[in-house]
Amino acid sequence: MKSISQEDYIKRIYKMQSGNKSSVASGSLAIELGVSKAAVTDMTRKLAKEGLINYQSYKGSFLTRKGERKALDIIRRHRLWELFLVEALNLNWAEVHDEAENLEHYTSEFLINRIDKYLNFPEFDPHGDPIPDKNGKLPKTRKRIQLSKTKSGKDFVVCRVDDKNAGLVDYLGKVGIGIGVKLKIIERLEFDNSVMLKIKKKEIVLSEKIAEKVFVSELKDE
Amino acid sequence: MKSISQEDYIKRIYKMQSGNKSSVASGSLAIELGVSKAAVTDMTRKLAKEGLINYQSYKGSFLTRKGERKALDIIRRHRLWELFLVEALNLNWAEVHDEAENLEHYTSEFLINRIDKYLNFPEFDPHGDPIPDKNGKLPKTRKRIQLSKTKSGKDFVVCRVDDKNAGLVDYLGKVGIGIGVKLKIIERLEFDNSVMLKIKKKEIVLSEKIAEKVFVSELKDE
DNA sequence: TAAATAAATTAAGTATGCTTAACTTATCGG
DNA sequence: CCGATAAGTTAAGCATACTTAATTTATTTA
Repeated sequence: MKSISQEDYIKRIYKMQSGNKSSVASGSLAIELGVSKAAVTDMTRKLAKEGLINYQSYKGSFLTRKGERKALDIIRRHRLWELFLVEALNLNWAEVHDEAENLEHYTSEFLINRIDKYLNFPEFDPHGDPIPDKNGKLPKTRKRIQLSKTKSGKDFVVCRVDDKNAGLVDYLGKVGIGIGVKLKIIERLEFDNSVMLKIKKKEIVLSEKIAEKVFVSELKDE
Repeated sequence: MKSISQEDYIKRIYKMQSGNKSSVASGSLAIELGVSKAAVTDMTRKLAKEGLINYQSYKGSFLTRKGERKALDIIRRHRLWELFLVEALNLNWAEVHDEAENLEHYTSEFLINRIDKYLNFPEFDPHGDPIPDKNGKLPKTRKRIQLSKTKSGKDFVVCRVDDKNAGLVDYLGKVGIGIGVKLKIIERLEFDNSVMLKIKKKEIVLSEKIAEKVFVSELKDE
């Protein structure tokens, strides 16, 4: 019996884990999911019984390999749906998250694989978040640093945009910044910590607040 | 609070009504939905309380205007999703029904309108079933007769394919038959009641069994 | 180290949407 | 018009996924 709630728990645990690697406290899970702690106790016991998480009273939970596999599957659905809605229907990135949040639970293996194929098996979405493949494998990623912490004169590639709340991806798109775009740091302005950079001969200044949200990896010519 | 079960009941009642216009018996609803009669009694009472159906003990149910509006909305979602999956992802008609059955419940007004726009506001799906518009209005339809009951020599347009179980639409597509296609009846063969017809200079024979499933309306040159 | 406090669990209860079994209505045939 | 039968309803119960309130466990700090 498939359960949407279970999928939401699993996904949340995965995301909270991958932050600091340790086990996830029931209390913070409750807050993230917007339910009571009692509900979490209930559900974590069920998930443990199904072998999706390890859970001990008063100790918190973390995913088993089986649970992680499941989490990756849900994330795959989510990111492919997002990308598909943007590509096929021209929705904005800001509009797409909530739709995917629903659709991800009701998409057959068959359908999501067709969407994957339509998109030509993408490895990253426009936030730079990796998309697990149909076997739950994540693409390799390089070391990433915030644009606000780069050194002048070096070349970088944009590889992630942290866009939890706003429609930042849509905004950056307008100034020419997207995943895979190459850029050179000209300088960091002492005054307000903003960053001046060059993209295809064009010079752009980004505020510190935005530069913090853009992650890049160093471009070494091989 | 939105309920998927409720939506399924409403949709089913709509479809059973539109057949013979009268009220729908609890027993047959139960069979169609694959639940117990007791479950139907329960749910119909709830639907009545919400003003979606008229229901009296031992008398059956029929939709109120509010319920009908809701039914049309769900059918709209279903048919647009089907069409979209076929058009955008190249799925076959046989593959598409079950997916739409899930997705229809989890699609925002916003998204379904974008899908509608993508498809250029279609009035009929490839079965010839009408697609309600965003105000719940159905497109006008002409009188339809089965291809197996047409008279020789006359011209017709295909306007519906009854394809409850199989992938008939996909099959007919291969021989050149689809919604809106014009054809002339050459003759009905006494032998097996098959129908010989002409589509764009090409002659085709359809078995009685298939001809029964294809609905056409007479083509009068105006 | 023991008391205070924070975190988690248990207990009891709710709503939804089902089930089966027993009972009630309605209707149809003789 | 009355009894058999079919159709529908009631009653009790189950699973899921929650809630609040009371209680227990763990941790911190004085």
